[in-house]
Amino acid sequence: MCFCRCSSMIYEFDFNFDSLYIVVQIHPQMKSISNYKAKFIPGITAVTVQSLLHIHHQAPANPFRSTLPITQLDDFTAACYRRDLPAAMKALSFMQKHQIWADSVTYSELIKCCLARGAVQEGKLVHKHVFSAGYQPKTFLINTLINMYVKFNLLDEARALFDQMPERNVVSWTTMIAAFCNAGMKHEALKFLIFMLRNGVRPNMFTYSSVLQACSGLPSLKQIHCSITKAGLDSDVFVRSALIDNYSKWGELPNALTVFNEMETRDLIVWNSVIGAFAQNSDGDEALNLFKHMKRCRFLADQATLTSVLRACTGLALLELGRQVHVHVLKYNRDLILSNALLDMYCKCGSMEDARFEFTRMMHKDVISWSTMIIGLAQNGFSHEAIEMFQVMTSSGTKPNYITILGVLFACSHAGLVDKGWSYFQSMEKDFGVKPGREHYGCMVDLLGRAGKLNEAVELIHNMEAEPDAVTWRTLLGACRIHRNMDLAAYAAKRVLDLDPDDAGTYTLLSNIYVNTSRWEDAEQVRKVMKDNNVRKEPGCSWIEVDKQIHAFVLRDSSHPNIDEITRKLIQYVQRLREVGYVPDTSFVLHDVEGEQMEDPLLYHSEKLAIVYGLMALTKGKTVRIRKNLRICGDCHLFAKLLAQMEDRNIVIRDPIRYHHFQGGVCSCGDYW
DNA sequence: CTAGGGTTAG
Repeated sequence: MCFCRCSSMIYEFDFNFDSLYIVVQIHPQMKSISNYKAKFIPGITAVTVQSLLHIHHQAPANPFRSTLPITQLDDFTAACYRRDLPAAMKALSFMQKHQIWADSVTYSELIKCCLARGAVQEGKLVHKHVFSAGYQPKTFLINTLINMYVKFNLLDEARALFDQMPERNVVSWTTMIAAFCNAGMKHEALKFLIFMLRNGVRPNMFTYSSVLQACSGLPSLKQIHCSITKAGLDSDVFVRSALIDNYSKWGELPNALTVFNEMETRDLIVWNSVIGAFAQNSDGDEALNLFKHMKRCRFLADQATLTSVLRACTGLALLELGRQVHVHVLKYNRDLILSNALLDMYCKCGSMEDARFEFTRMMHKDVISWSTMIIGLAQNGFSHEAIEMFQVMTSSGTKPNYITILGVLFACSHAGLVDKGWSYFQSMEKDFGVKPGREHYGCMVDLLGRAGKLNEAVELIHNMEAEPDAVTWRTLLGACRIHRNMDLAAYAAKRVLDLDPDDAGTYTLLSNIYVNTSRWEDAEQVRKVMKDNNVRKEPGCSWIEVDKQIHAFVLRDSSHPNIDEITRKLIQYVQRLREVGYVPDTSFVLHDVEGEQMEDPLLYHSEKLAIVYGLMALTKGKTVRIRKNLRICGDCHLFAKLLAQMEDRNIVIRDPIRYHHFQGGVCSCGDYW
C-alpha cells in the first residue's frame, strides 16, 4: 500500500511492480472507482493518478488543473484517445521538455494513431521521447514501436530496436518473424524462430501462422506441422489457413483438404484458402465444388473468393460460368486483383472482345493488367495489337517488368517479327531496366528457331548469360523438328537429356532421328539408355465432354466402351484426309528397330481419339465441349481443322492457345510444339 | 495491451 498526496486529496494505491498492474483505490471521497486496474509506470506521481482517472472519464472536478504539468498530461492523454495527432504531439513536446511521462497504454494509443495516418516523423519523435533519460519503456511499449517501424517498412529501425531490448517476449519475436516473412526474407524468419526457441520463448499460434509463410517452399513444413499439433495450437483458424496455403504451395492437395476437413468452425478466409489451393493447382473442378459447398454453408463470397473462382474458370475455359461470376464482380469493381483475374479469364477463354471491353472500363491499371492484355492478345493471335498495346503502356508511364517483356517477345515470335523482337531483346535492359533472363533467351531461341534461323538460335544459346536449361534446349529441339534439321536436333536432344535424363519424349525423338538417318546403332543405344534408366513414356491422356459426361482417352487403353468404333472411324478419317493431302506426323512414336510389331502410330494419339469421338457425338446431335484444349499440338490441330472442313458441319476450330508458350513444351499426346 | 491467415500476368 502506498499513499500519494496531491494538494488536499489523498490517494491510496496497491501496486505491483512485477506484473505492471496497479490497483488504484481512491480515497472514500471518490468511491466511484474501486479495484480499478490500469497500467502502471514506475515513479508514480500525482500526475499519473490524474491521467488514470482521466482515461476512464471518471475524473471528478479536480483541484489540480491549476498546475501546468498536470494540465499538459491531461491534454496529451485526451488527445491520444481522441486520435488528435497534432494536439498530442504538441503536448508531447512540452512533456519532453519538462520530463513528464504518460503511461504505456496512452503511448501505444498514440503510436496506433501515427500508424493510421502514416505519420513516420511523429512516430520517431514518440520513440525518442520514451527512450529519453528518466524513463524505461516496458517490453509492451517497445513491441508497439517495433511493430510501428515494421508497418512503416523501416525494417532496419525495427531490427535495431529489437536488438537493444533488455527483454523480449513472444510478441517481440513474432513481430520480427512476421516482418521478415512480409519482406520475403524467409531464412531470416526461420533463423529468428530458432533463436527464439534457444532463448526459451515458446511460439504460440501467432508465431506459427507467420512462420508457416516462411516455410512455403521449404521442406520443413511437415516438422512445423508436427510441432503445432504437439503444442495443441492446431485448432486456430489462422494456423489452419496458413497450413492449407502451405500444403497448396507444395501441391499437396490431399493434405490441404485434410487440414480443412478436420476443422470444426471455419471462417471465410479458410474457405478462400482451400478454394484458392485447388484453383492454383489447376484443379478447377474441385475449387468450384468447394465454392458451391461454401455457398451452401451460407458464406458470402468476397474479392478473394471470386478471384479464385475466376481462376478456376480460366483453367477450365468455362467462359459461361466466368460471365456469371462477372456479375458478382461488379460490386467490387474497384478491386484491381479481381479485375485482373477477370481480364485473364476472358483472355484465356478466348473472348478478346470482353477482355478489351473490361480493360477499357478499368479505372486503374497496373503492370499486371497491361501484361495480361499483352499476353492475352498474343496468345489469341493478335500479335500486332499486343505490340501496340505495349507501346501504349510504356508511353502511359507504366513500367514493364520481366513478364511483360516475355509477353512482347512472345508476340514477336508468334508474328514472325524477327527484327522487332531482336531489337526489344537488345534494348530491354537499357530501356526498361529488365535484365534478359533465361526465359527471355528462350523466347528469342523460339523466335529465331521458328523463323528458320537455327544457327543463330544455337549461337544465342551458347552466348547466354544464364546457363541454358532443359527447357531452352527443348525449345531449340522443337524448332529443329519444324525445319527438319536432324543434326542439330540430335545435338539439342542430347543437351536436353544431359539436363533432364527422364524426358521420355526426347529419347523417342532422338531415336527416331537416328532411325530416319539410318544410324541404327545409335538408335539402339538410345533405346538401351532409356531402358537402363527405366524411363517410360507417360501415356498421353485427352478429355472430351459429351452431354456433360467426361470421356477420357489414354494411350493403349481400350476401356472406353466405344473404343473399337472410334478406332475404326479414326482410321477411316485419316485415310480420307490422306487423299486430300494430309500427312500425319508420327515422329512422336517410338519406332521399333527390328520392325516386329508396327502398330498404326495414329492410335497412339489420344488427342485424335478424343477429337473423333467428339465429332461422332456431334453427328448424333449431342453437346460437345472440348476441355483441356489449351495444349494441343500442331498435328492434332491440323487434323481437327481438316476434319471439320471435310465434315462441313459448321464447326469452328479456334487456333490453339499456346498455353505454356514461353517455353518448349509437349502436348498431351506427347508431341513437341 | 502490442504480434498472425486467403486474392492477379509467365
